[in-house]
Formats: sequence, C-alpha cells, structure tokens
Amino acid sequence: MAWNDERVELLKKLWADGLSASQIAARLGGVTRNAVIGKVHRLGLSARATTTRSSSPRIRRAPVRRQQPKQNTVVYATRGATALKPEFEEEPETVAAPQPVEELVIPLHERATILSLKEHMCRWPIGDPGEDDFHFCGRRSDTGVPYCEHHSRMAYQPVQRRRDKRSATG
DNA sequence: CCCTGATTCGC
DNA sequence: GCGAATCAGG
Repeated sequence: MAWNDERVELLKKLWADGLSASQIAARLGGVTRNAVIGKVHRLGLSARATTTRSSSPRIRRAPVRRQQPKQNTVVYATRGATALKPEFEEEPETVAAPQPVEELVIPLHERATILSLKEHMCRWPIGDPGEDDFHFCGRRSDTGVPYCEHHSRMAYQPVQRRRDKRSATG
C-alpha cells in the first residue's frame, strides 16, 4: 500500500489527535505500526504537538546492527539518568459527540461502573448519570484511547456536515 | 506480556 | 522512500 496524499493527510491528522501508531495503522489498513512510525519520522512530525514527552534524555547505544558490523565495536557503559525528567499529562482533548443516547445495550455482566473501569476499558457513558442503570461501555479499548473501536468512531467523527438538514436522517 | 515510540538499514 | 527487525522503555 502506498502513501498517497490522502493517507498521509489522515496519518497527520490522527497522529496530531494523539492516536498511537498502532491505532493509526489499524485505521489506515494495509500498514503496520512500524510503517506508521517510520512514515511519521520521515515526515518529521514525531514531536507530537507542543509537549515533549518522550524526547527526554533517552540514551541509545548499541544500535540495531543485525549484520556483522565492524570488529571495532565500541561499548558504552553509560546509563541515562532520567531523574529530572518533567512529566506532563496531556489528554487528547477530543470532543466526544454529546449524545446521552445509548445506541448499544451492554450485557449486565459486562457493564462497567466508575469503580470497575480500567484503563483498557471503554469509558463511553451510557444512560443518565443520575439513574441506577447508568454505566460505561466497558468493552476493550486500546491503551491511550478512552473508547472501544465502536465508540472511538463516534468520538472521533470527522466533523459532520450539517448543511443538508432537509435530507432525512438515516 | 501487553503496549509505546525510536532507530537502523536492506530493500 | 519504505518498513521489518530491533531496541528501549512503560
């Protein structure tokens, strides 16, 4: 699969949105996360917005070198110190579609409450927070992404065009 | 063990 | 330019 302009644009967008390489790869299809990362680097946008999170002093010695390199291999014994590394927590800040409507019915045993929610669980709210049956989707979500595949699509929906109001809603 | 991005280098 | 293999880390 080639990197046409469309795919590159989508890659840029998703990367800027904070999606992980594997997530992006899954969305694009036909590429692995390695391909995505490689492309990201080639495009020079690995900085990922303003925060420099992973650009902390990460010292890399002994590169990859699968083949017979030189007999003259230098061995570094240094370890990187990460003591003073500042840490910023920045949320993807994506706007979820403000729909209190539940389009899904989650089986009782799969429902997640605020207490049972884990990082890898979809935190899409279902129902009314004031009601007893309020719960979260709770299905598997990729780390870093707050929602499962299904709800991710809703949350990250491109910007709906609402020009055509007259046409009936599907 | 699951994941993350980073890097190298044969293609 | 591309991306698998690998590395380094969470």
